[in-house]
Amino acid sequence: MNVRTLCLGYLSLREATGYEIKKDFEDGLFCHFMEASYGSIYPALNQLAVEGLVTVREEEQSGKPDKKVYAIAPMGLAALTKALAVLPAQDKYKSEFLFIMLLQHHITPEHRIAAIEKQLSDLRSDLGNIDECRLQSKGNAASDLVMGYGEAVLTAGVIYLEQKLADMLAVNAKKAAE
Amino acid sequence: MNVRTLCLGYLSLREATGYEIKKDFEDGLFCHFMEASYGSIYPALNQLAVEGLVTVREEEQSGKPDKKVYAIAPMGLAALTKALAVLPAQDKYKSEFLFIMLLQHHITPEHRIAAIEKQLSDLRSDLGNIDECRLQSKGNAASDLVMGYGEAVLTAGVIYLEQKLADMLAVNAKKAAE
DNA sequence: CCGATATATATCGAACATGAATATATTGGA
DNA sequence: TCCAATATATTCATGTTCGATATATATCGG
Repeated sequence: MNVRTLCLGYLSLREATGYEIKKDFEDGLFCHFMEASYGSIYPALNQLAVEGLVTVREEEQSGKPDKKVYAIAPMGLAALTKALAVLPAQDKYKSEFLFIMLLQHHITPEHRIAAIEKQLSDLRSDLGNIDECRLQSKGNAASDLVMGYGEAVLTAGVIYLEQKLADMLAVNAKKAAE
Repeated sequence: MNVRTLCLGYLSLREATGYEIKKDFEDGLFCHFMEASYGSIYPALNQLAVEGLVTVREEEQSGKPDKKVYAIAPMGLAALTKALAVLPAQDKYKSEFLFIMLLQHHITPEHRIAAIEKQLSDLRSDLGNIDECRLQSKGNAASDLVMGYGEAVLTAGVIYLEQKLADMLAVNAKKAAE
């Protein structure tokens, strides 16, 4: 699944600028399971426009740079439908956090704690984003499933780490008391 | 965190060939949270060798291609330690499955079910890999944390999807009965 | 009220990563 | 017997990220 398809998928929900698409990959409905950089989104949108899968409308704005609003075209919808009609590839998950934890004998105990706290805060921030989406969404089955899945796995991570952190701090306290 | 650092980290645990590193990113301890392709691993190892962060030993094998066994060098250990002494960047998670589910109105109900089953089977396969690692590992705190975290989040995903799937099938059965 | 920072928008290019093809030799299964 | 899989390394086109660049307003702290 490439960025072109991501953009098509996004635009099938609402029309948007490249900037808005990127923002929603950071904060919105997509935040916990998709990412793409400006450097891939803008060229993808340009290409899609050239190929006639999306339409562009340039809007002048006072006080802000002009913007290009993209909307999906019928050919784009067809291409999207085709792209979705495959079994999903396996999820890709890369965690620098788990990498550091696996090699934790190379770092200080304080750093270990700090890394766990950072991870917890990242997980909670994603959970917060999902919560906000919940409030704004009109509760359709599709977004409910996606948000529910995100909540389930993120919450499991939070609970696991809170427990581990408590254990570590208890051990530290005991050592300090001796 | 780039592939060079990943390789250094792996080699700090055991010496290995590029092929073995890739395999372990697929099946082993790292399987549920790291990936890298041959096209990035081999060049990274070459570069690390040139820079003196790892050593290479070429071994002839009967019946198999020769192999190059890489081992971490003191300079490599220092570089690794430095690379680990930062707060971890946020996890990167990309899920084609959730993308398809979010746009599920473009696909058939059968495809929806098939996609969920595929996802469940992928999650269970990762859980199986972790289980095997558990059996083989000598139970140190670091790998326990990493495997425990993986189990927690993967299991949460499985439970959530099993429930959703059951709900869907129940609804279908009801419709069929009418 | 001034300066720094944030927001909103788009582009570019170097560096990095993926995925698939290529090469080769053995073993195991149909 | 022949095909597939395993074990190993390389290459390269294509795709992606990350940071820099550009620009104009709004906002916030001092």
